[in-house]
Amino acid sequence: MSRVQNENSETKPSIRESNRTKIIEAASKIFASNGYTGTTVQQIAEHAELPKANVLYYFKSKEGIYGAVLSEILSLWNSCLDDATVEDEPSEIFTRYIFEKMELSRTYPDASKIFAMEIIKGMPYLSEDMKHNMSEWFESRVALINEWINLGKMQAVDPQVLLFHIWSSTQHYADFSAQITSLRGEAMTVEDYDKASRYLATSILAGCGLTPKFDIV
Amino acid sequence: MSRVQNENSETKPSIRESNRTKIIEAASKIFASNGYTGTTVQQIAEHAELPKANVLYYFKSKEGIYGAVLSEILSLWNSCLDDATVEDEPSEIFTRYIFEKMELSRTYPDASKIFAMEIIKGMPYLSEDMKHNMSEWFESRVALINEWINLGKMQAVDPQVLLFHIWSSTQHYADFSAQITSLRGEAMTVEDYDKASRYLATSILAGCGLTPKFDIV
DNA sequence: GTCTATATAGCGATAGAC
DNA sequence: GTCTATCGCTATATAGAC
Repeated sequence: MSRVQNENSETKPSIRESNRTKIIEAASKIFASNGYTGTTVQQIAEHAELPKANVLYYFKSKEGIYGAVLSEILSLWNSCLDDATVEDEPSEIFTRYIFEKMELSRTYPDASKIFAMEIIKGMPYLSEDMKHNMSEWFESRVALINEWINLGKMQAVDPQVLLFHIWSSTQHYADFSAQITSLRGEAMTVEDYDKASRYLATSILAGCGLTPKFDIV
Repeated sequence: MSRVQNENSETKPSIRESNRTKIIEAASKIFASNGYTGTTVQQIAEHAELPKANVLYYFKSKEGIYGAVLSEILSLWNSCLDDATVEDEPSEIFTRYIFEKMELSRTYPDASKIFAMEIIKGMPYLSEDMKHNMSEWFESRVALINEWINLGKMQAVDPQVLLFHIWSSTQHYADFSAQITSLRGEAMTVEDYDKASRYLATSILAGCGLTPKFDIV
């Protein structure tokens, strides 16, 4: 029976993978509250309950940790819009997409915050590869929306401006949660998120001459 | 003729006031790109064309500079919504407010970015005084919108959610300008801002059962 | 008021014993 | 693989000459 050397999955949540995960989770929380430069490797190590040297053993540099966190974040962002086709109904796709984005804001607020700060600062650490993927995705979705418009399935709105509208209004609930909680006097509940999602879907779809399909979400 | 000592205005754009302004402007630019901890006093001094020690002479500490920048930012944010009353037409007020917010995003993007990062990080440096003022303003505007609703001047939407919607969708053009430019392939022009403002006004007001009044902006 | 020179502290990263 | 000890650097802030 020959020994398989580089077996890279299955039966191996070994210490290596477990520690990597602990570091990424700890780092996400601290990067979100303190920003990149405001975060120290020491803080990450304490939250991950590991010595600082071990953290740098796994990732080699603080920038390496941050890069891993960023790519982890992008992997979260699959949505129903990715695979939508010209055959689909825009009212259904947009309704579902808005609810998905709101659910992401509610479930992974730190991911949204880290990404928001990265963009506000001018995307200094976002790899060319990640930018390229984002651009490709964006262009293809703009093209799809233009097809829907040409088919008369929705009003003629600028697809770019429409996508920015959806992103901004949904991500706001993650990124600005501190302000929202402060102004409301209490944190948003799941029900609050649902009401806000319904309102946003109604308003945004109205801007496209559409009516949301709440029965599918 | 007696000497007046603490004369604090008029005929005095002296070196003192001029240097203070130069420091605040330089600091705003650098805080916006680098964040609070990512900014060094040395960088601020270079952009302001002053020796580092002089910068610290005027403000005493980096945190002092940041505080001054924050309060400068809040002073920019007067709007037509501040003095709106129940007699006004919500369609006019909201249309104008959305255009004002977009104009602020276009004209003072750095101010928006600094404030956004401050909130994302959990408002660590925002004074209790500033928070209090924001809350007072928010509550009174929520009350006003509720009055409009009770008078049948607009549909019954949650006023808090409506205000978050306006803020998020307009501030996005300042805060995420790097992503917007990257995805579009070119920066937003004044005309692009105007088109986006019209679209946002149409969509957001539609969500309230209103039609924008473009002739007044 | 202005600027040079420096005190003090904390950072990321590494070397080397275990 | 793990951890202690430490290097080299850069930051904020100040002391004191001009």
